[in-house]
Amino acid sequence: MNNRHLITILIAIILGTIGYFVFPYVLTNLSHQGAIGILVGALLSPYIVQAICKDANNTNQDIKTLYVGNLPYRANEAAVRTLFSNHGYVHSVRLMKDKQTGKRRGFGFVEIAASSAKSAINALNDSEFQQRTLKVREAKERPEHN
DNA sequence: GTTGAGCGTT
Repeated sequence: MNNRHLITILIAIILGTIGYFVFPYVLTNLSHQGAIGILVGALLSPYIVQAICKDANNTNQDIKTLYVGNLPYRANEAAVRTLFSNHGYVHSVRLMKDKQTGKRRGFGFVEIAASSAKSAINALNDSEFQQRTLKVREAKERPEHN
């Protein structure tokens, strides 16, 4: 995260520097060309950084997926999210349901910050949740859908 | 409206 901000600032400076020299040649009737170049660079840099970091973030997320089993059928996603939020930042919660009936199947997957994944497992595995004993483990590696 | 070991869908 901090690296991302640093990269953003760096690219803003680079784009600003380029704009400082380029804009006077493109727009000769403006008074503060350099400042405009810096401004444009600063405004565009976050989007450029986002595009650059997209691959890195998708392939190397500091997020781990947990398998949660033995869930009560009545439990909804919000309740599970709140439960896991007590032990780390929850990125997403998916409660699996039957394709045909749409009813919950009693298990799901929680994407949580990798730093707090182990502590969440230790705290929530075999713990009571709505009169049921949860099973929390690391999710099995899912074959990638390239 | 029911059930109870398990590892998945945009």
